[in-house]
Order: sequence, then C-alpha cells, then structure tokens
Amino acid sequence: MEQQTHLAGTVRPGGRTARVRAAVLEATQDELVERGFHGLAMDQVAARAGVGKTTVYRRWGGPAGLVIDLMTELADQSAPHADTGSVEGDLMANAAGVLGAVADERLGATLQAVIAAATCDEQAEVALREFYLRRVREWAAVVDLAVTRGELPEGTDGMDVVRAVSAPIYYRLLVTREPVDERVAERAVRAALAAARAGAFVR
Amino acid sequence: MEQQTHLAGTVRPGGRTARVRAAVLEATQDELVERGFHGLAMDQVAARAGVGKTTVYRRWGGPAGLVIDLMTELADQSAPHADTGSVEGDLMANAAGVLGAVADERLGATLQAVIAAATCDEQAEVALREFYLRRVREWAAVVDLAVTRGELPEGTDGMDVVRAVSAPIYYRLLVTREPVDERVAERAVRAALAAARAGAFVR
DNA sequence: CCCTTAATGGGTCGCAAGTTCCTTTAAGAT
DNA sequence: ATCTTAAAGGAACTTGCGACCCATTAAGGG
Repeated sequence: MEQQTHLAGTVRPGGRTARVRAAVLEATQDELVERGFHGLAMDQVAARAGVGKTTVYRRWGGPAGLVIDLMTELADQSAPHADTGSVEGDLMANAAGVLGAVADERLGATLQAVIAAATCDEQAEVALREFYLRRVREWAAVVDLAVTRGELPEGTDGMDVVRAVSAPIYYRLLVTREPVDERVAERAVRAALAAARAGAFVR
Repeated sequence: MEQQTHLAGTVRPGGRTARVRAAVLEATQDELVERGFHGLAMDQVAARAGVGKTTVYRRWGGPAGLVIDLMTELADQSAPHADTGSVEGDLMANAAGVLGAVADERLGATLQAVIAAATCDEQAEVALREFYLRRVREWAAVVDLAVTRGELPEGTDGMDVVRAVSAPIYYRLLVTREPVDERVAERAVRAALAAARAGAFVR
C-alpha cells in the first residue's frame, strides 16, 4: 500500500479546490473579526464557508493552519517600500502603512491572530518571524538610501531604524493596550529619526 | 433564600484558603512555563496543586482568572524606579529590569500569559493595561527628574520615553520573535535618550 | 473546646470540539 | 466523451473541558 506523500489540494489545485480555499480563508477572516483567534472554531469556519468541516480539518489541520495560510496571502500582497525622496517621508509612509494595517478591521484581526497563533504553534511562529523579517528588510532599504544621500550617519543599521518605527505601535497595541493613532505613529517616526541622526543605530 | 453576595475565599481567607491559593498560583506558574497560556488547563493546575478542580473553577473561573491573580501578585512585588543620578543610568536600570523579567523563566512565562489572556478576556485586558500604566508612570519620574536636572528638554513626556525603552524589547519578543539580549536593551536606551535629547518627546 | 457554616473535594453529567469512516463529486489526463 | 482517483461531504463516534450536586473538612467566633 502506497503511503500518502502529498498534502490534500496539491495535485488538483484548480476548480473546486481553489474555490474551497478562497471561501474558507474568507470565512476565517470574518470569524477572526467577530471572535478573534481564541474563538476561531473550525466548525464555524466550515459552516460559514459552506464547506464540510472534514475538509477544513484535513487541509488546514487546526486554527493555526488557517491563520498561517492567511498570512502567506498577506505576504504576497504586501507593498514594496516607499521612495519619497527623504527618509522622513519614507518612514512616515511606513508608519502610516503599519497603522493602516493595524487599524483595518480585517487586516488588523488577521495580524493579531497570527501573533496569537505564534505563541502556541511552532509553524506559526516561524511564519511570523519570516514575514516580519522580510518586511523589515524590505523597508530598511529606505535607510540605506538615506545614508548614501548623506541624511543619516554612515553605518546606520536600517533594520533597527525600521523596527524602532513599528515597535511603539505594536507595544501599545499588544502590551499596554493604549489607543494607537496618527500621533503615536508620527512620534515614533520623529523619535527613530532623531535617534538615527544622533548615531544611536550605528552598528 | 439569601443570594450569595461574596466570592469564595473572602470570608475565611486564613489557613487552608490561603494555602490553597498559594499552591494553585504556584502550580499555575509551573504549567505556564511548561505549556504556555494556550495549554493552561484547570484540570492540570488543580492536580499539580493537589487541590480539587471544583475549587479552582469556583475561585478563579478560568485560565484568565488564574493569570490575572498571578499578575496582581506581580504588581505588588514590582520595585520602585531607580535613582542612579543620571537618566542614562536610570533608563538602563529600567531596561535591565524589563529584560530580566522577560528572560526569567517563570516571570517571562507569566507576563506572556497575561498578554495572551488580554487578547481574549476583558478583565485580563483591563488588568494588563492598568499594570503597565502604573509601571510606566512610576518610571516616568526618572525623566521628570532629568528635566529638572537639565539633562533633558523642558516638556519632555516621561511616559513616552519609558515606553520607547520597553517597546523594542516587547516588539522583538512578541512580533518579530527575534532573540532579545542586552544589546537590544542597551540600544533601546541609547535611541530613546538620543530622541529625548533632540526633543522628539516634547509634548 | 464546641458550634456554625465557609470552603473544599470527589464524582457524575452534558455539550461541543475534533476524529474517523465511508460515500459522493468533479479535476484533469487520455 | 470517458475514466481514474483526488478531493469534498455527511454523519456517527470519541474525547475532554467545564458545570453541577452533595458529602466532607476545617476557619473563626463564642
């Protein structure tokens, strides 16, 4: 007897399989908005997607699997870094993007779900780390450009500057649970920029 | 028939009741270290504490209740802000404290558990917000002192400076899931301080 | 030291999440 | 168009968390 060496959905990915996936991911986001990751039930997702729950269990395994798949979708859609001509403009664009994502109902719920999933699922943790690593690396380029332009000191660690912009936003969102608005984003950019200019992020 | 107007454990808090609470909170921390918040089962906690599971359900209601109680304990033990004579020293002490807490097996597991609980429990969210608000406010004093000493510009928002120190640490811990070490803490302090000196945190 | 009753503890029960088995449908190759 | 079988769907079954009931123990007041 031949052992099953492939995952469901990989051999005949077209037609119904694709439609099922789209419906399930759609339903997952809806559920995340309404109930959050802790309340994400495979049952509910299947029912809302109009799909058998067996299928959802077989293809995604559990809530974490759903959320990981959702994030790979996000990763594909994520925009490249800005290029406004000044670091300030670029970092503001970055902060605005983060703020927008976090504030958006569906996107925000999805991001928070992945973060929650990463605390209890190995694969989700890896996926999350790689997602943000990619994202931070992508935007670090605006700092490197600024260095060549002479706006920031030689040797400035671009990734750390980008992290410094996002950190206060996520810190308030997840830890102190204070409201996050444009003022926070703007101040994060100003602080990161001032620190970078002073050479606090030089390797 | 008289309705029960008090919570279990409030009328006879001495003796056994106190011993049960200590044993349960102890067991909860052990479980958090081994399984994390998502794997915190009332059953297991009761068994490890050598206590009936009915008691645990009655007094704490659920995993979130356990974790909230654990945090109130933490709040009582939390140390007052440092006073080394310089903002740099004080903020470094703060960063070291955060790093130490996060790195410590039991403390770190507890903190992460509360953060996780806050994403799915209203009371845990309130408790978490108040805990950090108190903590940040306490340490903001070192910035106010620095302003009076002339180390930092007039009008500097002390709470935002303190947040800026913690933010990168928690950001790495929860979001990007990168390792957190002294280098990260030190750089966070340097960046926050440079930004503060440049007036980025002036209200 | 005794008495009242707060608080604990063991056992049982129900429900909902998750698993398994088998049938039905429709991709994709010929 | 036809055929093979990947993939989905339906339903019964299992499991384990959380709730409830009632007996037992020991605080704390007299």
